[in-house]
Amino acid sequence: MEVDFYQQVFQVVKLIPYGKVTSYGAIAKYLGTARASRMVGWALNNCNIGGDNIPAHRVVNRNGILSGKSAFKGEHVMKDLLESEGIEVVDDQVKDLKKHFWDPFELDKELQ
DNA sequence: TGCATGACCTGAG
DNA sequence: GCTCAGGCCATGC
Repeated sequence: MEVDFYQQVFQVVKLIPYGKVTSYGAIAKYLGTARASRMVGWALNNCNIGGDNIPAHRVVNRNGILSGKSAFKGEHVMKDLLESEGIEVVDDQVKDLKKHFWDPFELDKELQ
């Protein structure tokens, strides 16, 4: 197994702008493995445990739900981090997901 | 080697 | 418009 996949995931997550969030599917799609969106979650889970500075709190599922909050030290940590970035979180869910959503492909657009 | 599970997504009813 | 079931890939036992 190439760890490149994980590195790619970490890279994309690190590139998420301040105050923005994205979804596992978007990242998976960006990496060319749209059907392996579950692996993105695994990668983030491992990276979070690893202790790397990955803003995994900016990654939510399609509905904007903080499905990975349990991977953090505390239930409130993820919510706290998001709120500190100006993102409203209600009931473990990002409010106005459309407003704060960030697509990795936008990065390519900017680069091009 | 094989089965079961997971921070999900998409399509059909 | 919402709910249910299937599928995808990698990892662990």
